[in-house]
Amino acid sequence: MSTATLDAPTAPMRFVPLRVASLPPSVAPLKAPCSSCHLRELCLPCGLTDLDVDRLDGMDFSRRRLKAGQTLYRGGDAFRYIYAVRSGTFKSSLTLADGREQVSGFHMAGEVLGLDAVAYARHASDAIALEDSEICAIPYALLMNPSVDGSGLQQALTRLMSREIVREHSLLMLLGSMSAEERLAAFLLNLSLRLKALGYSSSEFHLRMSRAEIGSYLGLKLETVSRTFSAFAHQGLLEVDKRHIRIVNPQRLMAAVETSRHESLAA
Amino acid sequence: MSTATLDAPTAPMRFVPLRVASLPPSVAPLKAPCSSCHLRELCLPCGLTDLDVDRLDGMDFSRRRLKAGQTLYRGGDAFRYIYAVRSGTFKSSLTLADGREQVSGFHMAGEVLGLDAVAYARHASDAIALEDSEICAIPYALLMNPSVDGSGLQQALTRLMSREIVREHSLLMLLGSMSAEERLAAFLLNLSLRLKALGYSSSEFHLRMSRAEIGSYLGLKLETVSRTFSAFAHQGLLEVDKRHIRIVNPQRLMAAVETSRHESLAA
DNA sequence: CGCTAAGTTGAGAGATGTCAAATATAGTGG
DNA sequence: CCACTATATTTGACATCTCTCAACTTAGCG
Repeated sequence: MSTATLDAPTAPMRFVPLRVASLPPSVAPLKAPCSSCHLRELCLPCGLTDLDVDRLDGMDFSRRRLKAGQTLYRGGDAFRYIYAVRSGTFKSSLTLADGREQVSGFHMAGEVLGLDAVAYARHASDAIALEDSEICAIPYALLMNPSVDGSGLQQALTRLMSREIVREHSLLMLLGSMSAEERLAAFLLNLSLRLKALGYSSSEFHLRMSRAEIGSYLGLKLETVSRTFSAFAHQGLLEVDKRHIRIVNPQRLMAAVETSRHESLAA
Repeated sequence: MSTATLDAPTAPMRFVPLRVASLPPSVAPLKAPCSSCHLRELCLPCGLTDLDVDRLDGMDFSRRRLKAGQTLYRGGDAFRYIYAVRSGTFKSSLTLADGREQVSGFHMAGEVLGLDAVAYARHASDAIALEDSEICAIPYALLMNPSVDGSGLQQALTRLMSREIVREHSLLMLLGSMSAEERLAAFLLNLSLRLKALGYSSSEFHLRMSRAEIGSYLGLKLETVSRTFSAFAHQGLLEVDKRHIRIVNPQRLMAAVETSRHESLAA
């Protein structure tokens, strides 16, 4: 119940991975040239030579639109594509046999999903759209094709994966040794930074995920997340109106990341 | 104090990454042909064609011995090598500015360290030997060399990295939503499995790490780890004598991984 | 206009952390 | 070889943080 309800409008309940044949929802094989994409500095093409970007262009990805709540892939699905988020937001999550869910990441425009599937040729997590979104589906076989050997593509992919490892490192740190306040502060600052990189306000934004999803990501219960939001609001660090967040005092929010357990009062 | 003391005999105290010029301790550039290594089925060569293994042999890695407590690399160190453990055990860990340490993995023979460094050309964690150990240092530049393009080497590396991501996934799950008993049970079963793969007993073994290190890895305090060991012993799941562990009832230890929070008694 | 889902808040429970003491073990120096 | 010191581990008593359960509010929707 508790986890399944997160799958919102369209996604069916399920605990056993479905073996869907291939691309499920609205398949729209539009051409999506990386060279002219506004995300090219952030996404997979980042750091590639023009030549390699041309090579990417030649691969002719299909785009796909997903509505809020729709599933991009599930743990256990056969691995064909890695996905680059063009717009919108996704969560990726792991599910234990007893139904407990752990959100392992939130993904915004320019970020790449599905790298955990390379190891065993099956997706190792679920990816679900948190709002109406659009992705590029990049056939992994094309990236690994002998014809692109010698290009920087495989190295770029390797770097992306390493970055993913580093990203998970900080999540480990967070889950392993930080208090609720530290976790939420770190989460908000990280969001803020990524939104800024996309050209949005870093101080005021709309959360795409529920308290329960934030809680799952941070290893907390939704009530604790809610209380911690309220605490930050009372301390004057944030203004919180449901999913609308304004960071009033970024300095002290940063201080909260490595402080809250030690000094109870500051202000 | 608490973290620095773990650095044991030889490693100096430090909180700021040292910029050591290059290979520090005992450098012994012996040839270490992968083709004849007893770990070739587990280590980097796993899944490679004979041809690719030959290519690896041609790279002529250096080996290095480290004594217990010695550092293989530190976060911030320039990235030159990835390391394959030949014998012994390592821990890798992250350190927060305030000194809090998070152990992010324990690594045994056949496992590869340092993949988190690819992203930014600097190591993102520390790696420290927990006992006298031996590693192969594989120059990353050689793996990425144009001359090996088209071989399966880069793909093997990509698979290794993806596997690392998947490994960290389960650690996230563990840290985010499991109880102390579930964490320790999962940890012991994982160790047991890996030791078995190396040809050792899966039911009786010697822990190479302290209670504090286990605790850091599992997001628990050392006292909690100790108490949980005792609890398992009283329940008849384990026999525990300091670092000597015997798994008496593997079935119930497995059951403990997804059970302990729900059913308090089972006997 | 009720209904459902999301969020907030309170009260109390429970798990893990903190502090402290006792024991054991290993390494060190005399 | 032994005393001495530092480190590791275990255990108890207590504190505290987060969870659990529950009520209430609000917003969106049929």
